[in-house]
Amino acid sequence: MRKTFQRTLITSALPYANGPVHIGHLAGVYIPADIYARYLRLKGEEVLFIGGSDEHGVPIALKAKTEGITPQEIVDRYHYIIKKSFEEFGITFDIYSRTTSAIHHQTASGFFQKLYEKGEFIEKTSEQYYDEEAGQFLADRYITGECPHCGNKHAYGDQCEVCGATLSPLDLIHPKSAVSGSIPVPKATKHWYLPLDRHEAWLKKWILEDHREWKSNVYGQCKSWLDMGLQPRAVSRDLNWGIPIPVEGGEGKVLYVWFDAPVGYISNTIEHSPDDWEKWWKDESTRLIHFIGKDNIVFHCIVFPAMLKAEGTYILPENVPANEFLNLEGDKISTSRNWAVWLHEYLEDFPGKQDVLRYVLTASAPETKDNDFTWKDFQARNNSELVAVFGNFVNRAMVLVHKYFQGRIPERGEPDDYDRATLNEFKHIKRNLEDCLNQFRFRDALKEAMNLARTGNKYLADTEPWKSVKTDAGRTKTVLNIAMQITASLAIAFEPFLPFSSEKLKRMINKKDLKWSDLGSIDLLETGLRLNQPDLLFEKIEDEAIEKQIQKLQDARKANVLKESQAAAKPLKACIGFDAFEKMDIRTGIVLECSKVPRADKLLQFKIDDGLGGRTILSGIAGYYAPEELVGKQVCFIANLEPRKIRGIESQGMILAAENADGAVAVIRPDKEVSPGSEVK
RNA sequence: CGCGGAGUGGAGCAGUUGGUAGCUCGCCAGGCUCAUAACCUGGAGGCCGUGGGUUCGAGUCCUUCCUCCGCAACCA
Repeated sequence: MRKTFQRTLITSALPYANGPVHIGHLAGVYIPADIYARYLRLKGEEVLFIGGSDEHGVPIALKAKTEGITPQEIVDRYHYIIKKSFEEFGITFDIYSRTTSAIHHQTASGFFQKLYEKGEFIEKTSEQYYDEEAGQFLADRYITGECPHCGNKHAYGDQCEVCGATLSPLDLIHPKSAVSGSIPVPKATKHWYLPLDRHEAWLKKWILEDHREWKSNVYGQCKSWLDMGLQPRAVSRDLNWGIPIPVEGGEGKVLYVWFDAPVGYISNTIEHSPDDWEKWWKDESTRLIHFIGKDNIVFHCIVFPAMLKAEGTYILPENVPANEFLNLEGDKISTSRNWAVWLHEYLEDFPGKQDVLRYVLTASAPETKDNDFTWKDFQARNNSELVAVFGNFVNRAMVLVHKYFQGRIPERGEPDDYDRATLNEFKHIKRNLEDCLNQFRFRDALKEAMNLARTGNKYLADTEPWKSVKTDAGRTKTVLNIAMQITASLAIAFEPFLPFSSEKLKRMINKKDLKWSDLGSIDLLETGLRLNQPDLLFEKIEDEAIEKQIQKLQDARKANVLKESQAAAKPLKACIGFDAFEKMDIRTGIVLECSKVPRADKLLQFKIDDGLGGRTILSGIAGYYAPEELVGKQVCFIANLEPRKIRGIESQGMILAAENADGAVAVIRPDKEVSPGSEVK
């Protein structure tokens, strides 16, 4: 049943070039992909490992605008930083290119054209908001206005975050462009859609029946999408930064990034092997594997395969091992809040310690659920696993050989039962290691590799060559010969995970070419082979270095708070007359009851004593106040605001609260106790 | 009820088709001294988020509710 493959094409999600890469990217995508690529190469398989920067899309266009430079300058800046970081971390891409390349433009454009000619798209004309001042159509997210359901003034074009309603930009009352601040006007625009619904039947069979082995997070998400029924998705956007739509009526429009970016995998393959790229994409004996993060699952499992199938000549992915997310010290990693460990900064602070980070990120990779990276854990894993177990075993074996046999591999006599049991253990671990790697379980695979080193330590402890050297030279030779064979095997086993250390270890034992199939062999180092001087593979990381990193994060947090407190206050609204102010009836009241509104994340329902018999008010502050926190407290509210139903409950007024720049809310309360119903002027 | 993932000793994770709860780190005790105070052995520590159900038997299957994360809605 299992297909046999002749070669493997590995892709890793294209990082978005609006910032550098951080440990989350590395742990989620690039390290697993690199481990897999290295493993297959070590086994002598034909592998191509593709990467590149994703450089189009609205956020980059906007960032360029705010910085007053061209989008190209933005992506140039980050593309080279990202590329360099990957190189320094030993991510062995066969090619790392970019979506602004000429080849990619041609390829993506041609891909669109082919689907267009085959009639794989449908066209729809719709009204969309156009910003006349900025001269562009607006993405849903870049329009704000008043929510027609709850009256929230800052609803987005796609959703109101206060009442949770799903919106279309045209629903918004008083829409405003987030780009220029002007009032957008509806304008007809034509777009092309990929009718995913047409592909539903085969996708269902292909994923739900033929790929039950996919990871549960991947399978589950696909199943949910397929069960809901697929909808056509727009493949074009009204934007001036991207790949122009190459067909009639496409002026001023570009490919939507999700159509553009995955084709980048193909373009980069073409750039790498212009003559025989097709064998990687169009030959059934190629196994295609996409390494991605969990946010990208539907694109890689449903949308991109639908594109490939629609085109007609491409193979489909064999597996999509998606990882969950990595947090940092308990908080979500965030580029904008500078809550991240940036790769280029890590390398400055820990020069030469790429493997330590590779180890830690693999050992606590978010394979099945979100995980947390902490500097304490980083230190502990380095000191008590890499140094104490792996590094120490290698060092003691090397030192013993130097001490007793002048650095030459001693002759091995007949192994005894215990020797054989240890070597047997090696065969066993090798098998486990391969099973884990084949199933993309890199965390477990690494643990198995560490078990090899543990076995080595135990072997030395049990055979005690420092004792036998006084009584039985032959036995000591055999033991240290075997210990060194184990050391050589470690160099192989760790190569996919810790390539720099493996390289160093191979120099120490004077062996260049070791293949995966050699793992577990006891004839890797021939008798008499001269070893080089031992050099520590890993060194302890002291508390000061860790505290410096923690301090750095705390500083980032402080800087954020400072930035928020110094955030420019919003510009004033237009002047109003005193009569307009007088129309508002603001009162005080005492909170009698307060409860969460069921099935609404942010809403609290208040019962207020307003001195007039009481009233119910809903307020979207559940994220900042526990219901019981405000009971018995005085609040201020607008008493004559038109009542409005929210989630089926009528809200009779609005509780006044100050909103901080970071979105945090503080309820306004009278400084001294006043009687309920007092007017606020 | 929009959808998906996760909740297991102090921390991080395994737990395959239901059959005695495991691993690494940390902690405690002992051993060893070749080794980066590293290594080896033993030990303590868990009603597997919550309530209910199916079963001779549930961490595992069904179900209630709670918590965290993601998708839908640029980001691994």
